[in-house]
Amino acid sequence: MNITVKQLRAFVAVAKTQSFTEACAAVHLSQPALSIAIKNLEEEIGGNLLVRTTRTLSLSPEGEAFLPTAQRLLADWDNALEEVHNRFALRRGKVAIAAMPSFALNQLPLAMLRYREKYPQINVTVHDVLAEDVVEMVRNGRVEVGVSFDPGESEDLLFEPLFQDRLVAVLPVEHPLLQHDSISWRQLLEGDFIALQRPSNLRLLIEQQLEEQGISLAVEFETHQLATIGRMAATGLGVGAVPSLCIRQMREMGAHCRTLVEPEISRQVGVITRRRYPLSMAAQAMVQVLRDMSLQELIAREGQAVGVV
Amino acid sequence: MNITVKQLRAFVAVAKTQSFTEACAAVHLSQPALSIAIKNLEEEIGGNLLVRTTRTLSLSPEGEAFLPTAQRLLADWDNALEEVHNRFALRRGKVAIAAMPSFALNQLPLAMLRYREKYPQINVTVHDVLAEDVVEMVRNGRVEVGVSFDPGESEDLLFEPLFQDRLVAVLPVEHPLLQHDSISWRQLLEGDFIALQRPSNLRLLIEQQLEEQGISLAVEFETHQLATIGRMAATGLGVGAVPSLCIRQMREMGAHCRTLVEPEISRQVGVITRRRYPLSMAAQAMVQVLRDMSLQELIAREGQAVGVV
DNA sequence: CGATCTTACGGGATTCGTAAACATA
DNA sequence: TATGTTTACGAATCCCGTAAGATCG
Repeated sequence: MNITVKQLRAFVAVAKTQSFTEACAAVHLSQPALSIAIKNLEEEIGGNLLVRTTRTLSLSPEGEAFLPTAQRLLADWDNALEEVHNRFALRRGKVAIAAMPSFALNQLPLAMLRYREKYPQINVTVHDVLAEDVVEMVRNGRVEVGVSFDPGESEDLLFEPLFQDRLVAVLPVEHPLLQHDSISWRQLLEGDFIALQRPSNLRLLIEQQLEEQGISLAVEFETHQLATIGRMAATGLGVGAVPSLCIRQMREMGAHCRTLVEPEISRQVGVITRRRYPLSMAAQAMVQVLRDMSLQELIAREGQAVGVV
Repeated sequence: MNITVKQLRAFVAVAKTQSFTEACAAVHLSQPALSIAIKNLEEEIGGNLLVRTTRTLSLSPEGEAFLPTAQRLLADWDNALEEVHNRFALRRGKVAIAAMPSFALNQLPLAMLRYREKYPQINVTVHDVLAEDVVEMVRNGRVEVGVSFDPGESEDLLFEPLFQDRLVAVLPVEHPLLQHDSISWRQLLEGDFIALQRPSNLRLLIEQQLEEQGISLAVEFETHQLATIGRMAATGLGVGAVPSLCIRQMREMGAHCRTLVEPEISRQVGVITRRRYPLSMAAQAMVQVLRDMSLQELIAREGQAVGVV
């Protein structure tokens, strides 16, 4: 039994108009073609759905019973196909993204805005989690897209760099070092240093890089949030070092930033996706929006605006 | 957007087997044909549902989202078409029939039995109503089939005779007239006559026919049910006249019947259907069962068995 | 006789299968 | 290299539209 959608459409059209001739227009068919379509449908179904003389046309009891079913089938059919079509046309769908806190807080909102403007019908879920958790969420499929540090070569992950995130110095207002455009770590560490707590990825990075330069890190305060570093620095408790992503945030809290060198510590931040799992169109569009934002320049500009070169 | 059922079946088959090659069997297609079917589907839908290299095959996120929908569409499709197909094959469906009480009580049960044996899956609704109401129920479409007296020429009804229903005399056991094989109305009316009440169609028929013969009808008792006539006659209250349909019923109540002549009063009993409204297959089958029962002979035999020739 | 559905038939598009090319593990 | 998918192409099928035929009111 091989019935086609066209045949069903033909039947419904004829049933609704009560006329072959009128139904022709609805199905874009000549009347003989329509006649044959109905005939074939009836043959495959095993009986007459329509009772027709040359002058009258009516539904058989079976046709009467089948009409609502046929209409439902066609409606379902069209809805389902439009749904999947819309998904491809980015007029519908959903995407989940995970981003590390510094990015989620500072750059992501703008990205979300751009995305929403472009694809208003797509539902976006944002997960603001620690950098390591971003990687994990991508790996196990909880999100399609992650923004975090380069997780390194991996069998099941892809990394596409978006920008280089340097560490910058955070200083209280009127701190003498603010007179310089750039500050060395040695200079910075003359003040009381406010660091992230130990399990932090960033903290480990700093310690490692400084050690290579033979600089020892004396930590005065420890916190587990970058925002706290800003707050503490702003109140004059000491100095710190944060990702350049956070420059604006620091400024808003009343702490100022400066370029930090000797050594220049930086990490690649980029998009993490699963290898061998194709991205949904919605996710691809999300990645494209992130690319198009030219984050490297954006962050540089933000830095310059507050005195970081 | 013109997507075919075949294409959807192809997609589901490939998605389930995770292989073009294996899916070929399921859709009875060569592998290149299947490949093209999928390709066309994807083109019309506007994106890739399957992500394929020569060695691996997986669903795109959109394909993943669409697969359950596609499966549901196909299941609905097949169910609906099998349903209507079954209806034509008399493996499903329903039919409503109305019959006048004398027929409903006496012959219809056997007809129903035959019908059920032949078409066990078809749901039958029986309406046991007055002869005139049978006609009305057919006319307004409440039932497809009616069994009643000939309603006469009618614009919107068809009548197909099943048998001739004669009036027979009903007498108490040991009534002297029982010695005769047939009784005339004049003889019968020498006893106290038990008649149906006035609005009855049958009562009118009797009065009219007797009047033509110059016989006046003196009624001693009136009732509105044929069964009551039998009961009253059985208890010796008087004599009556009932349709031959009821012979067996009368006998069961203890009254005996005899052929009634001078005049011989009879009416055609048959199947009433709506003109210009095709019968459902289930209803056609019902009419056929009624025809096949050879009711004329059946009733004659029943009559002979209890002494009515 | 006129309106409407059905049948007949030729042309065109679609779709199929075989065979060859292509791509990945 | 071997397996599995896609492309190429000739052939068959299916489907459509025009024209003629049939039927009912």
